[in-house]
Amino acid sequence: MIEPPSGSHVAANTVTPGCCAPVIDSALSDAEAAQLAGALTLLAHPIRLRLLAILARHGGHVCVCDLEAALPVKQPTVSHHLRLLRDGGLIEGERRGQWIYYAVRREALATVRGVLEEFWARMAD
Amino acid sequence: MIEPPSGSHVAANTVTPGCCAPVIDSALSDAEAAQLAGALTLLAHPIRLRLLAILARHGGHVCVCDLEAALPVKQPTVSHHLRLLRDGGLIEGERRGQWIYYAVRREALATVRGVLEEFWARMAD
DNA sequence: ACGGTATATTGAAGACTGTCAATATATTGG
DNA sequence: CCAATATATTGACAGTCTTCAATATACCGT
Repeated sequence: MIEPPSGSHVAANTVTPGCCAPVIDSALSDAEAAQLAGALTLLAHPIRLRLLAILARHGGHVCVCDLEAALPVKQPTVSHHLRLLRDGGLIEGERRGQWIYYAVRREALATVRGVLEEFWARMAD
Repeated sequence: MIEPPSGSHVAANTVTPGCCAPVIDSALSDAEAAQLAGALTLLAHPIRLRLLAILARHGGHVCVCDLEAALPVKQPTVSHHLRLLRDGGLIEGERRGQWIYYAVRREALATVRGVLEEFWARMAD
């Protein structure tokens, strides 16, 4: 007879068949998972990905009207996503006269990338 | 006098000041952005990240009751997230008797990682 | 076949997200 | 100051996501 899995609903003193054994340490803490999920959530939108790609490619010299022209959404939507990215620390904006120029914060991107790399590494165990 | 940005709302024949010039090629196609955003959306949840981490660490020998025991959500919620991950091709399940054992599909994970790497690379231009 | 255990599915409720029109705020040139 | 342009914010609406209790389905041992 095989043992029940440790997560089994069978009462501890019950004699039953079973499937496996591991008492699972959840391998990624609550806080780590939340942090990574937050970073991924910020990236996980096509408009935001395209904003980042455009800003990265045109280092520091793109105003909102150009972004609006390059993307299939209206100006308030562009501003909305820019705000999310800025609140998340991934970009920054600088006013120059009438216009506001956005740029990627490369060190923040590198941090996100690093957290992700650590995740992949942990998956390789 | 400086030129208006290409995305400016100023009528083409209007004489105005301006900010910049780039006619923006959106740097990441609609389809590429959608694909990457989809993959990231699947990853972007703490429970799903922890499920993947647990499955990766216990290669191929974890049943749902163990997952439920290791995570702060109820069984239907675990099943729901497992379903999303399976529909996305990231994991697979095999029934063995009473239990269903899940495992990570490492080649699918590698694909996601590859798409992400390509994104980071494109950000480095 | 039956009772018990494992997992999936359904359906409902609430929270969250993305989009845009309308509006507000800031800046500039005249 | 005024008119025009750039960007942000507000508020509303629709759609999606997350969770869970209840229920359905599958398998096992007796």
